[in-house]
Amino acid sequence: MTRILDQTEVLGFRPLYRQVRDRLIRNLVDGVWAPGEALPSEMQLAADLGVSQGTVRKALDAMAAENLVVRRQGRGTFVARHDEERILFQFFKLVPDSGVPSFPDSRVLSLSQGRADANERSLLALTPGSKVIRIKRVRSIEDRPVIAETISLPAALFPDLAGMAVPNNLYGLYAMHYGITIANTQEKLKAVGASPDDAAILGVTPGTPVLRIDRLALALDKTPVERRLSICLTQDLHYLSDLS
Amino acid sequence: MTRILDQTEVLGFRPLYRQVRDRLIRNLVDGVWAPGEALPSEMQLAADLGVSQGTVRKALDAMAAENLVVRRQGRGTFVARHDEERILFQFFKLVPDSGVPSFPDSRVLSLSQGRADANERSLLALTPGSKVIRIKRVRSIEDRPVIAETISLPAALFPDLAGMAVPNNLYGLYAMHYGITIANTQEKLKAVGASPDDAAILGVTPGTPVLRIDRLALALDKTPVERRLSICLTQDLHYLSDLS
DNA sequence: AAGTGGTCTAGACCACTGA
DNA sequence: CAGTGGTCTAGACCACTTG
Repeated sequence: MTRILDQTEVLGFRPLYRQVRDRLIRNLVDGVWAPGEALPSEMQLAADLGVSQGTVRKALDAMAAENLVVRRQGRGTFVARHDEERILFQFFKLVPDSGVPSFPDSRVLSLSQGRADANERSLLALTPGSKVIRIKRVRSIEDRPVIAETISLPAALFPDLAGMAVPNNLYGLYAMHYGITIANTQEKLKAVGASPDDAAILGVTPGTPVLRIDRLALALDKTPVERRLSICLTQDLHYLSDLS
Repeated sequence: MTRILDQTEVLGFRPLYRQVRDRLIRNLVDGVWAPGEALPSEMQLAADLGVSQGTVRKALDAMAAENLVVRRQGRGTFVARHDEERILFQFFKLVPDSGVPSFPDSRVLSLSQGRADANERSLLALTPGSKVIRIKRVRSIEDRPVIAETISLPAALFPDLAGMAVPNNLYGLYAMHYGITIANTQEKLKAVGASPDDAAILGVTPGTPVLRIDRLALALDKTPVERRLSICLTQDLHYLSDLS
C-alpha cells in the first residue's frame, strides 16, 4: 500500500492522521474487517500505509473515541460489535427510576411495506415513490409494556427483511446481515398525550402524558438508515442524559 | 516547580499526563487562572512541571475534550468561559422545532431560603438541617412562557446570593462571583401532566403533557452544586440529544 | 518575525495479555 | 516469552495569529 498524499491545495489542509482515519473507516464500511475482528497492529498498519506508528495511533485513538473500535492493551484493536451491552450503553438511554438499565424485550405487532410519506422521505433522504419497511412493536421491561415503537427503513437498503425473524436487537441485525453499522443517532424528545392506538398498546388511557422520542440513526458514512418513533411510558422510567 | 512523582505502588498506575491534568484542574478550581485568561504556553508549563511538551499537550488536549479549556492555534490555551454561547451549546438542549436555538429570557417569581428536603439533601449531598436557596422562575422564548424552573442551591456555597440581582445566565454568576465552575450535568427526563401551579405559570390547563427535566449540576471537583427542576412546554420545542 | 498550538516522526521503555 | 497497546521524550517542521 502506498503512501497517502496531502492535498493542501484546495480544501485547506487535511492532516495525515485524518486521512488514515478516513481510510480505515472506509475499510470498515466495506467490511474488510468484520465486527469483533482484530485490526492489524499499529506497526503493521504504519508499515502498510507508509506513515509512522504515532500517526496510526492518533487515527485509532480518534476512532476509539467515536466508539468505532475498541482498543485493549496487550491484545489489540477490534472492530466494535453491536452486541446488546454496547447498544444498551451507547444508544439506549431509558433507565428504571431505581435500578440498573436493562434491555427491554420486544414483540412485533406488524411489519409492512409502503411508499415513504413526506416525513420519512425528508428524514431518510429518499426520492418520491421510494418504499419503506415499517415495523411496529411493543417493548416491555419486567413484563410491563412501556414503549410503543414504529420503525421505518428504506426498503432498498434492507432486501428480504420482511422474510426474516425480527430480533430484539435490530442494530445487530443491520450489522450482521446487511453490513450496515449504526454510528450515530440524533433524538428529538417531546412530551405529548398518548394517541388512542398507543394508549391501547401500552394499556393506559388516551391522553396520558408520554415521552415521544423521534430518532434518526446514521451509518458510518453518514447515510440515514433508520427512523424510529418511540412512545414511552415514563411512570417508572426516565431518559438519562449526561452532559459535559 | 518540581517534578511530580509517579505513585505506581498502591493505586495501580497514574500516567504522568493524568497527574499534570489533575494539577492543572486544581489550579482552575483554586482560581489561579481566571475564566477567559490564557494559560502559560505548553513549553512554559513543561518547563515549570519538569515534563516534556508532549505530556503537557496530552493533558491539555484531554482538558479541551472536557470543555474545560479552549485551544486556539497561534494564540494560546484559554480557560473556558461560561458565556451564553457556550452554555447554549453545552448545556441547553431545548431547541425550537424549526429554527436556531436561542437563549430564553427569564423572570424570577420568587427567591427564598429554607431547610433542604430529603430529595435535595440526597442530591446535593447535604447534612440534615442544611439550608438551601430556592429560586423559582419562568423562562420565555419569543415572549411565550415555555419553562417553569425551580432551582435549589446549597446556601453555604452561595453567601449573600439573596441580595443579588439574579441574572439570566446563572452559571456565569456562579463562576464570576463564587469561583464555581459547572463542569458536568446529569439530566433525567420524564413526561408528566402539568401541576396546577406550573400550568398557571405556563398558561395551559393542568394535566397538559409537559417535559420534566431534573438536572443535577456538578463543579470541577465533582461537588454537586445545583439542582434544577424544569417543567417544559414542548408544543413547539424539543429536547435534542445526539448520541455517538 | 516571533510565538503559539498542530502535526509528524523516531525511539525507548512500561503495562498487559496469552501462549 | 513475544507481541500488543500505552506512555514519555526529543526534535523538526507546519499553520495560524499578532505585532
